[in-house]
Amino acid sequence: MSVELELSPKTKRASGAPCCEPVVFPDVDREQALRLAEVAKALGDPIRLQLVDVLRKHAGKVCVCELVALFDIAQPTLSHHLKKLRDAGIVDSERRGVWAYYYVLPAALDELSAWLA
Amino acid sequence: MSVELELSPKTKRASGAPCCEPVVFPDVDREQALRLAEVAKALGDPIRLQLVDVLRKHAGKVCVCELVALFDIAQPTLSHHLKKLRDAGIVDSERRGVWAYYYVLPAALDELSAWLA
DNA sequence: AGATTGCATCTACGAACGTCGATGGATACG
DNA sequence: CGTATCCATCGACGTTCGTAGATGCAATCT
Repeated sequence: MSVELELSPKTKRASGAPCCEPVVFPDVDREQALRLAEVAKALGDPIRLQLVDVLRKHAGKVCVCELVALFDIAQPTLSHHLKKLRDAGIVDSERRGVWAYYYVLPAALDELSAWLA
Repeated sequence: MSVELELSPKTKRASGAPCCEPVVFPDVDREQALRLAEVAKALGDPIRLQLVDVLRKHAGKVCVCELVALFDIAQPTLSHHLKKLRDAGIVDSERRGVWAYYYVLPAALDELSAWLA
């Protein structure tokens, strides 16, 4: 009732006490935020983080059958986690006969690392 | 039928074709994985990641009323995200009168950064 | 050829998440 | 005082996530 309609929400500060500098920062690479959050989200599970850790420490490629032995979760669950990591661009896989070998794609982790640095 | 029952699942490899080196890596700091995943999970949302980005670029402390203006989400939702970041130990807050000011606690991000490096 | 093994996909379901509106407490202003 | 503002919490809703079992396919061994 009887409100000043012309004022934008931003200027409608408390009657006479500014809380801080008028503006903080306009934006923060909205596009990159989506990408970084996707990678961070993929790392946001202890098992996936350990998976990445194992794969990173093994510069080479690691067979899924070995990973299954390390974590006490069912094989389909492990496959699901690996798919999450693959979708996030953190790892990739390669089939050699019966076995699938996974390895780290450094680009995604590097981007996150650069943002954190 | 006539299967060797004494063998543990690990040693029951396919009859004569090893998939890779016998063992990958025993463990990976199980405790630290939980901590790192918690931080990564908190960063696994574009809004929270941008929030952290804004707070980091502002070495000082930022009022919530300014943050509300930057992102077009409702104020309770923003408060919810800030709580997530606080619970993960990424940020902390301080009340000054009516306003709440948020700032980054570098330790959590540093730990994640160190692991990625 | 038949059996076995390794892996991915599909389905299912309980748990957790993201968002919002409404409420309430604390502080500052008139 | 009374009122307005700022912020956190609560309740509710729909969506997504994490896990497991079942199924299916490909490749290897006997």
